[in-house]
Amino acid sequence: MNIKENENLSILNHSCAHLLAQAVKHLYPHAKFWVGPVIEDGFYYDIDLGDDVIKEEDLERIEKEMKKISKDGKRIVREEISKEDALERFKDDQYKIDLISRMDEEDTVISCYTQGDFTDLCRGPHVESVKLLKYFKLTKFSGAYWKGDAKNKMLQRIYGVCYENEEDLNAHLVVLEEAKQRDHRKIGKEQDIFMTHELVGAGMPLWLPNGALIRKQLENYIYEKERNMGYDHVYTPCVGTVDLYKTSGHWDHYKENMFPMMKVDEEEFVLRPMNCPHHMLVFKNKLHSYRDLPIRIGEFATDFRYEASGAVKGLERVRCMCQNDAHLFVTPEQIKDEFKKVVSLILDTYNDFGIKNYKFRLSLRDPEDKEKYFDDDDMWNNAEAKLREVLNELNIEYFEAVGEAAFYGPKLDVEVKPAVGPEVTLSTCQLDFLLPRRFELSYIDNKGEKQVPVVLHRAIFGTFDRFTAFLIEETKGAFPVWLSPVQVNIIPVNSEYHLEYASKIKKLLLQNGIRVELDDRNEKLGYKMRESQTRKIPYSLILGEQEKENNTISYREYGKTDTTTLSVDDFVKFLNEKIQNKER
RNA sequence: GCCGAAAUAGCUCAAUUGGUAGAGCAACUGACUUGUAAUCAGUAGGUUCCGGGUUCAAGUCCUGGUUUCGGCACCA
Repeated sequence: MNIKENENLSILNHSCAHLLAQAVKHLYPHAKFWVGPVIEDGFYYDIDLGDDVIKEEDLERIEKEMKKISKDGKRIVREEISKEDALERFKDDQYKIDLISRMDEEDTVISCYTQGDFTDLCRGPHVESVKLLKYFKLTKFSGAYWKGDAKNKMLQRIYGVCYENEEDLNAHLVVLEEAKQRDHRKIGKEQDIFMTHELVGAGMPLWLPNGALIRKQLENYIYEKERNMGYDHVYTPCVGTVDLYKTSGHWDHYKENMFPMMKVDEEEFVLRPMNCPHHMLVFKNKLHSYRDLPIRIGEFATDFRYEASGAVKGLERVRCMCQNDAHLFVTPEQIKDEFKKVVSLILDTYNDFGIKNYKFRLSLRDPEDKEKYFDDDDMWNNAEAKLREVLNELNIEYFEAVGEAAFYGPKLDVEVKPAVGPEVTLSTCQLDFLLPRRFELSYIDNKGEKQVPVVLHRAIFGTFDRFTAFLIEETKGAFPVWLSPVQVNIIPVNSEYHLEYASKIKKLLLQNGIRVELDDRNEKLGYKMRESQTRKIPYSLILGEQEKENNTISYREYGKTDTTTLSVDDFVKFLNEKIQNKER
């Protein structure tokens, strides 16, 4: 349930934010309040506690105080005062003054809400009485920069949720708990997909054999798709000179987020944070005719970014990643067509993986931000208009985000929600008129004149790292058989008598390219079946006397309890079909 | 990077005011020879994240660092 979009719940949560503020005021009389908005998942309040900070125990104390106030049952009363009166009333509160003075000119009247001994500036509406705020919970707390700007003071933020009844509140808490269960960091550990080690460093995951198998499938999948769409793949080095990045412009924008420069003799190198410059030079290696375009250069490229220590997270946000990258060099006339092909590749891929919960985001520049975005209004307007046209022609639903563009151009991003934490970008397709100019790229047009190509940067999986993280959470670790590290687990009924037949079947499956294990330990069938299920192996094979005699196998699909018996040949056929069709 | 918290056996977690580091699972050995989610018994397993300090005594207190977690900021 999205609280923000449900009007009643939204009012309830907003009122609860005030209740929180009142309780905090009781316990911390010097507290000053910034804003307490409703969010998708409840509400929060940003509070200046001076030198005090919120700790775990404080949350309980505050919650207790809230319950007490709620029990007292004071009415919540709205009052409207003039801007002048408001400025006078809150004259000792810099935060309220800030809020009041930033209000629109037309807002001559300011509304306040009072509940007992507590008054807060607010548009409302609110519930009638604090008595109605009974089923709430404070969920987390943290520091938060005033006005979201890291240069400003850090305030204390407290998060909470409020519902109309206990069942809804509990249901919400269960949802949060379930989300934790499918966190890719938890499943990644349980299923030996990846590990980290403090000696390797933060944000540097090590892909274990199971993870490597999954990733290999992803690589094969997208490689084949790209080959079929006319991409050419290259390998380029993971380092570049500082001059390379000065040429592209990345050095000026991102040097703080690159691993520090390495000086060897008189040359300066960096670990590469992205591959665009290398691919520009690949294009430049040859003289191109307009007849050659589009030229599509792809690479599974390892990049290094010095992500902030507080930002690294599992496989989702790392300092060493592998992009499923490509740069498409096109004529201006080809932009729309190529862009459409990329979008359809994204849709096609998501369909194959059964990904449904995503949003397209059209990321635009912030025209005010002259520092980040290079100054060429015509180019930006043209580029942004092109992307809108494409999206409208494809009839694709999207939302626009100002200030999210790359410094060289606008982009279309695909946003997904991880089990825990804020939304992240998976796929991206970016339009770029700038880098080709900076690298002085050209092709010969039909009049024999040099023209500058346009570049589309695109990544379908984004990075293999993040896509795998997302896939783990989508599947809860129960991968479709074509991706599963182990596809078939053979369990002989008697690990002595049936071992020979089981080994024969294993060999046969191996010959058919099936990833198969044989559990020949001296354990009970039930024990092995339990493990097979907890490991979420797609097919568990039971081989005993009956199977041996009839040259059959009996399989149990993950998550089901029934068993199907097939001839060995039929099973191989059945399995290959599932794998071929990427059945889920 | 900022605010807060945490780190104990391969994994999940215990350990009173500072006073002998334990359990379950996994591993190993043996018995059992099993028809669909845990057979029984035994064995082994630890510089308590790393450094420094306080103390007769530190997993526990102080201090510096590393990593992880919840947020904020950042995200080419």
